[in-house]
Parts: sequence; structure tokens; C-alpha cells
Amino acid sequence: MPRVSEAEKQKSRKRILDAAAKLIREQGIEATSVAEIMEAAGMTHGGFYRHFSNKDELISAAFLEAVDRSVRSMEVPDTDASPEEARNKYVATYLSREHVENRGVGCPLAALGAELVRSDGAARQEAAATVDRLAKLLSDGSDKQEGYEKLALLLGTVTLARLVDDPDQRQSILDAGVVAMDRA
Amino acid sequence: MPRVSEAEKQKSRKRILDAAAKLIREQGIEATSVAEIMEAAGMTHGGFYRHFSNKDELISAAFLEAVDRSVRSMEVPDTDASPEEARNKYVATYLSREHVENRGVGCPLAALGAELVRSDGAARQEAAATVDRLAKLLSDGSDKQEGYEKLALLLGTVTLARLVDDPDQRQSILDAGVVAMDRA
DNA sequence: TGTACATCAGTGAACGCGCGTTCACTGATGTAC
DNA sequence: TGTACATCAGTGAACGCGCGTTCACTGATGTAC
Repeated sequence: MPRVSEAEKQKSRKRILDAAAKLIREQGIEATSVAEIMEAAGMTHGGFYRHFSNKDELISAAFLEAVDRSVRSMEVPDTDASPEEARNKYVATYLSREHVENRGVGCPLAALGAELVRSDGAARQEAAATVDRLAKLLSDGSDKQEGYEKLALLLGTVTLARLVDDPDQRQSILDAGVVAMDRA
Repeated sequence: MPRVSEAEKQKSRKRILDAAAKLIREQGIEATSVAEIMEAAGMTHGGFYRHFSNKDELISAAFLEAVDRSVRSMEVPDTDASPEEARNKYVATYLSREHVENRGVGCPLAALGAELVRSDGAARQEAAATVDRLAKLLSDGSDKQEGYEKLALLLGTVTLARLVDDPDQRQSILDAGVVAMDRA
């Protein structure tokens, strides 16, 4: 059956990247195997090394992919939306039950932050850069400290909300986050 | 050489628990092996099952141990310290460079929160209970929402600070957290 | 445009390794008399 | 208090398993003429 055209190869790469970006946010990096990612991408594990030289390289690329996707809405707002509007929309989405319940498409810092802290791969450096990128966007570039505070609040709130099981308690935590963000 | 007295056995158990509580906060739960914990406790891996029936049971007990140790200072303040004083001291310690740099003895929610979110073992339930316990203490029992906000801010700030490498940036993030906690 | 051939994307078996767990064994501890 | 014996904490080899990675192989793709 193989070989496959160059265009097909690029599609395969994208499928691997998307599958990885989703699975690592759902299950964590270490808990997600190369074979699992390849299966989700519709292939067998052996072909993996035609696209990436090892798992670390994929994780790094998948993390970047996840960051770009989840930040783009704020960096490049819909036409005729002001930066403030984009920011408010981002915050509202971030502190929503949908975000709490769908780790696979949510903020990669919230999903992987604690795990990346312990790693020393390329993804770790990218995570550090992402912290600054998000803080800058959240503060509108004016006050870095304000951005850090807001990002910490968003990340902490979603992590707490994900830890509890009771829906009411979960909503209560999200509400507290919304109130605090309004004040910050 | 074995067998060993009942008193010795209890000491062994404590060493296993302490080693586990430290190692899982430093490296994560999945990344820490039973053999590694037993070695840190000064034994070989085979003896592990005289103390715990499996790894999950140890993790759950070690998590509780870590929580108790890191929360006790606030729940049972030093003699002649008011609850407010104990709370302020806890917050100051939480947002310190020492805490950021020593995961092994720090807040288990900050170290393991994201990983526990994905698990379904006993430790997960204990983590949910810990969220409420800490939130209550931080709010002095008056306003649950205030406690959630403060806990989210603490947890988020330390996670961000741990993600960045630059010491100045790290301090800047901690400072932002301190300012925000004063306002909350 | 057709033909001949090198390339290489994807397959699936195989590798070495570390994991959690089991087990036969040891000898000091604890107990019964 | 002393003796005989069952218990069991800890050892270290062994287990089955899934991991990341390698490799021989396949046949369609891409290229040279």
C-alpha cells in the first residue's frame, strides 16, 4: 500500500500532531504512548519516525500546536472585535464549564503545567515562553504584573474546578474565579 | 537478617510514606516507581507489599500525609498565634521562592493537581476534599467563594513561577501573587 | 508521453528496558508451655 | 526463666506487560531519460 504522496504525508503529520495535542491534554504526556497517538491518527506505530525523530520532538510540536490554537482567538480577534472584547471572550470561555470538562481542547498550561514543570525537554521552554505570551495578552501589554495575576487566577481556578466532582461546587469555584477576574 | 520487630516495621512504614510523599511531589506519581521509593526508604522493593497492598494505596496514603503536613501549620497554629496570623504566615510561605524551588516539601495540590485530575484512584477524592479544606481555612470559614479565589491564586501563581526559568521573572510572578492576595 | 528505477511513507515483528507485582527463602521476633 | 516453634518483615530473582525505538519489507510515488 505505501508509499504515499507528499501531500498525503503532510496530512498524516497533521493528524499525528492533532491527535497528540488532544491526547496529552486529556491523559498527560507520560501516560500517552506513541502507539496510542498513531492509532488515533489512523496509522500504526512504526511510521511515526518518518515524521518525528522521537517522542520528545512530537510532544514539543504538539504543545506548540495546542498553544497556538487556544491563544489565537485572543491574539488575532475576529474582525471588528476590539482587543478588550477578545480578551473578555477568552476569559469567559476559559472560566466555563465546557473548558473544565474538555481538557483535550483546553488550555495546555492548565492541562500540562504541573507535568512540564518536572520535564526538561523543549516543551518546557515553550511553556515558559507561553506564560509570558499569555500574561502580556491578558494585561493588554500595559502591566505585566496584572497579566501574571490574571493568568494565575485563570489557571488556578480551572485546576481547582477540575479537581472537584460535585457540579455545584465546580460552578461555585468558577463563579469565584469570574468575580475575582472582574476585580483584578 | 529479617524478620524485624513490630516497632521497626512501623518505622519502615513511616520511611516509605515520607519517601513517597517527597518523591511524588518532585517527580509526579507515574514517574515515581515503587522500587525508587523503597530505595529512598532504605529497603529493597520486595518488602513493599508487607506495608501496602499496591502502589495506589501507598500514593493515597502519601498524598494524605503530604496534605496534613503542609496544612497543619494553618489548622493548628503555634501557641499564641491567632488564626489570622497563621493564615498570613501560610500565604507568605506559599508564595515564597523556597516553596517554588522545593516541590518535594511543598503544597501537594500545586505539585500534583493536574495529574490527580486525570486519575480516578483514592487520591483523587482526597484531593477534592483538600480543596474544600484549604478554601475554608483561607477564608476563615466566612465566605467559601473568597477561599476558592485565594486558593486558585496561590496554586496558579506557584505553578506559573515554577514554569519559568528566569529568577527575576519568577520573583515578578510571586510579587504579583502577593499583591493580588492582599487585595482579595 | 512512456519506461526504468530509486526513493521513502507506512506496516508489523522484534529489540531491550523498566514497570508493578509475585514468590521462595532467611532468620529474628513473638508466643505457648 | 528457658525451650520449641510458628510467624512474618525484608531480600532478591523472576513474572508478564507495555513502553520507545529499530528494522526488513511493501509498493506507490517521484524522477531521469
